[in-house]
Amino acid sequence: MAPEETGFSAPRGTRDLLPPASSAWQKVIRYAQDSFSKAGYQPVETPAFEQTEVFARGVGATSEVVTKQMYTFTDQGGRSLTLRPEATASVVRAVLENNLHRGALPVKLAYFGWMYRQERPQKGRYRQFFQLGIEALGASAATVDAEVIEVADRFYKGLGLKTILKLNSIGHPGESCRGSYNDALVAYLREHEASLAEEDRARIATNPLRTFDSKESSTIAVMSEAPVITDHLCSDCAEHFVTIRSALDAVGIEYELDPRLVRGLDYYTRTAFEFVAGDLGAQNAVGGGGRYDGLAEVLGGPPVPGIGFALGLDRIMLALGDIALEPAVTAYVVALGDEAIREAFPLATRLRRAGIGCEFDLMGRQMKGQMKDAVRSGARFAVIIGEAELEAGEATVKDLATGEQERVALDRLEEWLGA
RNA sequence: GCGGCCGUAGCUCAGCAUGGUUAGAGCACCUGGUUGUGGUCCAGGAUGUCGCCGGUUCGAAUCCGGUCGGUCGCCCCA
Repeated sequence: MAPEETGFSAPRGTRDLLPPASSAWQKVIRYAQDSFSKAGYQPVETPAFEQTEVFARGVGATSEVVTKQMYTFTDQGGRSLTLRPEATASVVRAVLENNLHRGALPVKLAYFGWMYRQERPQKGRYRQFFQLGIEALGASAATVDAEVIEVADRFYKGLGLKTILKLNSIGHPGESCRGSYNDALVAYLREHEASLAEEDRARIATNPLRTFDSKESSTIAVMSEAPVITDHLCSDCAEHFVTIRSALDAVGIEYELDPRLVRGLDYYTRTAFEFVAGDLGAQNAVGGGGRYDGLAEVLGGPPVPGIGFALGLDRIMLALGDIALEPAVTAYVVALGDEAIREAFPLATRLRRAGIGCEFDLMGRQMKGQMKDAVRSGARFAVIIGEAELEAGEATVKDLATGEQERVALDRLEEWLGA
């Protein structure tokens, strides 16, 4: 930590994004917008905060996110508001509020924004973090599930990220499906209760599916023989799952079936998936999603099926490492002598107005310093103007990559540099 | 929320076990060598409240306590 002269520092779990990392972020975000829109997912912006109830119900009142991690405050009107800990509940609320589900279906939206959770900060885990994702509402066809996974898969592949796709179906809540599985799982866990780790025994009653996530070796041993959800799916859910898999097979997207991939809350249905990358330690999940056919009703709306995908940009950037950036400017005006120095700003402006990125010295440097600054700027060309050049109505244009230079008429600079 | 490790220049770090004159290195930055040519080289220069607060001591970057922050694991998740 640098000693701050002001005594202020960014709050815990937040940070400043500075050049060049900030440019790398923007590049990836633009790429995401582009690759999402290629499948017809259009941007939606929802507020950074919502009525607390939106998340309490939309994320799950018993979830750790809601019970421990939300930034909740009371505004001057006495309303309880919460900084969004994720986007799906907000997007579904916005769709219902604006009646998008009564228009053309499916509603396909993409979001990009900061989310807030009060967790213990760690590498790749911040209290303000940037998430982007897509949501498709109003369609229950398995093809939509495949499409959402395809969008995510294409995003990762386009970035050159090696990921593993883990896929599961958790059926739908109901006796013919997840209900019977739950009964079978609980029965199995009771039978092996003595072999389970202490903390996992409590989960039998509260959230049996979560025992699959346990890191305790004794529990893991027990769970390897446990019944799996995919053996208990009803025929509709089973068929839905098969259809997704054949759709993914048809486009060559590889996946690993992972019966332990679960979602605890009732409105999560059928498809659950996760993308995992290596070398990120404990924070190795780089994105995930699933179907939430029950969410719209939980938020007080009519039944509207939905599926989405979200990823955390912080972890993506970690996994990517340094990425190559295009130089911001093409040209750098090097000015020598009072008259030329006065001309530098007008000339740079002229080039910028012509669409040519351009910088010039703002620190009163001598020529050597200006040349160094030209290199620093990333410009390909130094446009040198001195007494001799101005007298001739020309500039000396030096290619900083090759060292070659030539005289170019001032009024032809745009043409020369633009080519 | 729990446990381990760490916190010295803009960056990466040495110094700390055995406290002691002006706290160091590399990179980056600035100036000069080259009265108008960068990326190499040479010479020189600027920059630190040694995270913060308190304690022990004649004396603390160094020992002790607290605190803030980071990091790794757990939890949870993206």
